[in-house]
Amino acid sequence: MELDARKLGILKAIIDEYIMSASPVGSRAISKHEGFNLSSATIRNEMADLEELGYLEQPHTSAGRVPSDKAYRLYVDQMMQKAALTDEEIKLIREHMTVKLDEVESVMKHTAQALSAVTHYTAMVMPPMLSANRLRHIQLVPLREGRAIVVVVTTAGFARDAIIRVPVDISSDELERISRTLTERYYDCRMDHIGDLVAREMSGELYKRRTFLSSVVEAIERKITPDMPNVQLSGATNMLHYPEYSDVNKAKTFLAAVEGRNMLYEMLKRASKLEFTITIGNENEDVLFKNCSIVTATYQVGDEPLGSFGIIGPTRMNYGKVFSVLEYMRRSLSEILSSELDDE
Amino acid sequence: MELDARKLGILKAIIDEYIMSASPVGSRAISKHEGFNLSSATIRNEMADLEELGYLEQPHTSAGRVPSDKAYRLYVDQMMQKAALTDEEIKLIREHMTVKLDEVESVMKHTAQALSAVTHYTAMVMPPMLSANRLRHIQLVPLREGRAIVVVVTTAGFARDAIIRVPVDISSDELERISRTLTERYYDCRMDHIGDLVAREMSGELYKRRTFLSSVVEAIERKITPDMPNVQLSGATNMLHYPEYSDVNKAKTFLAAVEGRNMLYEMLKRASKLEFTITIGNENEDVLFKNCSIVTATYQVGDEPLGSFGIIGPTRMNYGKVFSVLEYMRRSLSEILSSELDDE
DNA sequence: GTTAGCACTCGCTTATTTAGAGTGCTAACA
DNA sequence: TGTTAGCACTCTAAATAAGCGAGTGCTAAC
Repeated sequence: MELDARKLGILKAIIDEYIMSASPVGSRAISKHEGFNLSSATIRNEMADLEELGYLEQPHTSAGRVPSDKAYRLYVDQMMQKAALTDEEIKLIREHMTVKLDEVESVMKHTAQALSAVTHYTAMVMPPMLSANRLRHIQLVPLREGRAIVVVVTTAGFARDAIIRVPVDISSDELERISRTLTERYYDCRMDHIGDLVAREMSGELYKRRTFLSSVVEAIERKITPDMPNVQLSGATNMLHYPEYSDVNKAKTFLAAVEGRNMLYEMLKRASKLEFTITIGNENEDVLFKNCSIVTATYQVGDEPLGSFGIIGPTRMNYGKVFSVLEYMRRSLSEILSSELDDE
Repeated sequence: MELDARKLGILKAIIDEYIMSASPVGSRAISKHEGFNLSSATIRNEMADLEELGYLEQPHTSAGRVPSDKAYRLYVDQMMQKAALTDEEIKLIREHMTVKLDEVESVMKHTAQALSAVTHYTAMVMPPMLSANRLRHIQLVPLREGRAIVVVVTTAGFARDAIIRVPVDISSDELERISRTLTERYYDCRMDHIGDLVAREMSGELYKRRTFLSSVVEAIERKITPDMPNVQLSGATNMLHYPEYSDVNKAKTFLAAVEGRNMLYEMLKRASKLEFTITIGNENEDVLFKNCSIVTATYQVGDEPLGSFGIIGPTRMNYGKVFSVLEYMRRSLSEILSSELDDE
């Protein structure tokens, strides 16, 4: 059986209604809905059809209908209207984002806060991945006795550093020369390939200092390049407002799942291959998120996608609004990162 | 009326029992308690006295008694027995703490995780405060065009850096000279005083570069010295296991209070003046923690207290165990920081 | 194809009952 | 004077029952 226009309309009305109210939608409510001039009996027939087709479910005989994951999928793909942000919402986001944002971590944190404040769901933001970035500059700087700092700047403008040991017989001039050689040779290499390359191509002056170099490489590989799974989370407790989590045990399970952030990090990392993703209920691999929907977006500096961020909420989520918010934040975050980093 | 030995004993028994069971303790339970050879009627009389003195409370007429904050205070001050860590507990902590801990932030995080895992309460750890540290080394290093990195090392061994703009007419030699002058002149100054001092004493070569210097100082004041209110939190959801939080609303309030970590940061900062603190129920300034107890300890490198960490739990907390755990972690954390930092 | 009508289902709320734990008080006892 | 047995009383929490009301599916008429 095909979904004709009327069935689609009814389904959309049911989903919209359920997203608002969180309680099963009855035929009467829909028949009164503006636009339809149908009696509740007719609606009931249509609803029975929709249930048979797998778009609706009935918690129990004498209750209304609840949309299935399949219905949400259809909704998101075909029927959802993006809900433009209201002035208040934009103002709210601005309030969060216009504080001094001089560190990347602070940007991530405020982004998460803005997202959760404006959507009332749980927000997560992963920090920029350096691994896909390319090298712009390496600098080795002597510090106190036997120690140096290695500073690496990437094409997206991120600087990171690590402190390493240095053999006492290396002069600061030599460090300077080594820095220059490394920078020249590996300019524009992907950060996560530098280790291999250096190991393979060591020659000339570099070869003499291979022990030292390998510790530089190790520092780059272990402390500078690694993407940190430090997902910024905000508004986890927002979920407790929703009837879906009025049971303490459900709340506990959700919060525990979210607290172990590694899983979120993995999700965001996977999601950062696509500009946007929407994953609904059972589409989530993780059992703990089978009643949740997760919407993500990526941010970037220039063309380079750097990471992603998103929203977790009940499957009964205001997809239209969430999507618009993510779209807005995606632009906003990319801009902030570009300008901030440039300015630093 | 004084608290004689018997009353003390009974009170202790009640508290111990209540900490275990979370439900009001009746006279019968205590009369059966080993050590007392008293009938429940006698205990009842004593309990009535204890209630009159403000050590016990009765949720309602036909329930047992519950210890008051005053009782816990007495318990903590005079009757509590430290509960030595079991082998399993030590093992559990070790498991958390023996992963690679090459960044301070990672140490904080794992400490929090270990604490919450072993106590089953909510753990919080504040990062080291640099402000009370003293300067050991300042180094300005040219990077790409018009940018330099300023690296600061403190006596406790922490290194931090920030990227700043540099006038194009400053040579790397001059940067080196300025670094040396600054280091010599402000060696062993408190980090949070450097700004003022530099501003006041600018002379000689420094005076010529006062605009540049003020941007260095600004970077130190804004990006390097400021103690970041990044409290590491772990096990917030542990609280949901306790009957105190079986009501979703109470859970919500608690979790929301904890999620806004600034408050925790302020508490920890205040607490870092004392080696240990225990704050019980109403002793907490914040209304949201009136049914919680908070136990904190400081960690240090050398003699310098660097920050503190602690546990939040219901007032009905296993104080003896928590105290021992904090004592253990305090040593352990201080050691790790000393050796790690030295090694970096 | 649509709709009015009707019997039926079933979860939710409210009332009522019951069981049990614990108390305070009194009177007797050592 | 301190301790204890006994007993009536209180109050909660769990169990049971009753009634309401929203919603359904089906049938028959339009």
